[in-house]
Amino acid sequence: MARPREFNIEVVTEKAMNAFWAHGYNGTSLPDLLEAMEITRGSLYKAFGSKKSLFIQSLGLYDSRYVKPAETMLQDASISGEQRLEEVFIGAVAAVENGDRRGCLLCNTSASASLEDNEIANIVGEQLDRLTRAFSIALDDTETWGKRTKNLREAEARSLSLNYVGLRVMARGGQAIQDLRTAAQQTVRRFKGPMT
Amino acid sequence: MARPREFNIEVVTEKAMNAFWAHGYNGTSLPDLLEAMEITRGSLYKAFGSKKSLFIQSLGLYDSRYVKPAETMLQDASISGEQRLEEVFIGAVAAVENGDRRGCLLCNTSASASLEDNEIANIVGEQLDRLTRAFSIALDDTETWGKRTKNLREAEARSLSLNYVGLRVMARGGQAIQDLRTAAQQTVRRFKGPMT
DNA sequence: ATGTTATTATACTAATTGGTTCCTAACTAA
DNA sequence: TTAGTTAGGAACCAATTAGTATAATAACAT
Repeated sequence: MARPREFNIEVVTEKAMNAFWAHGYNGTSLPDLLEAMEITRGSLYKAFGSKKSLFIQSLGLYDSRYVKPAETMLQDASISGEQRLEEVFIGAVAAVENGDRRGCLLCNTSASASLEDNEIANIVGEQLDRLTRAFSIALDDTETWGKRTKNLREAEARSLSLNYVGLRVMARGGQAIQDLRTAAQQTVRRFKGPMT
Repeated sequence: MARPREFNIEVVTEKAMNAFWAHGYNGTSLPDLLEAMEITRGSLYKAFGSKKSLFIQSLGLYDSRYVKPAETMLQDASISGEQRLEEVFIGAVAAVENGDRRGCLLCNTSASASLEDNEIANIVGEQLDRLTRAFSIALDDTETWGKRTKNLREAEARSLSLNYVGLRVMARGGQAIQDLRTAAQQTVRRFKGPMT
């Protein structure tokens, strides 16, 4: 019973996610959100409760749209570990080539003031942790890192996460595309070529 | 003639810088600034003109307090290139060990909405570029990278910048100290040990 | 002493913030 | 058809935003 919602929750959440992605939590006002989502105040508050709750749901959508697929890909045994890892870093550069200078919502949030909220900090931290674990699994399937101790591999996985975050923040920061590509290739070289 | 300023411009700018560092540009309101700087509205606007102008001056102070000293250190020929580089990454971890989870003002700003302002973006970009150049100079004085082509060295310098940004963003993001140290050591290993 | 300027504190914008309320329209189930 | 429920939209809210203007006072050079 009752009148059905005229908008699709996921569709408008995606629009909110994109707005937060571009301008951050503090930088996206309620009118900004309403315009982006093409719904009215009343509908937003009825459906999402608050701006913060909408942001948290946006982070959840980002997870299922970007983080989880990346995790899955990094664990896909049908291609080599090297290739899986390379795809992540080349993909980040490709986003910039396609004109997307927003970086990564998680990385941006990690550097933002909204991280002072514990609930948000935990969500971001958890997603980044999962990414690190996926990096470790992919490393396990590489020639050079698969043979090493688990400790060393996890250390390198953390380093890869750090490289990923750095790459995406610098992409947002306006670095020249060829410089980003150069830096990404430098990261890739660490697991593709012979290594220490 | 005229009554002299009762506060020291640099002292209050530093207090503003610390506030911006902790909470970002959007996350630091004027009352926040007034409380941190311990001056009144009138004094702030007389001395700095606007919030944005105060932020830009804060970025300038950050430059002279943190970026330029790091550049100088990275070019100090009296110690080995390896040691200079190591100091930068170990130093970033040391900040966290001392309880400073604010990350790096430049890195935070790079990931923030305030970067949509071109003036701010240019300042941040310029400071990060100088850091990259300093990394390149230090690399020139290392065993493994000194012998290589300038192109390769500059590529690695960009990679080091990226590692630095990533490290500091992840520090802000609440990563465990030992994980940050592990990741930093992984970066250091690339120029300290034998390398590809 | 005089003129100048900086200080403080307070009051004031005008716009924007996130959030609520309320009425009406639209839908569903009985 | 009607009763119950919910969406939508607009008006409204109090608080906060950055920034301006005010006053009286205080410190300096001349």
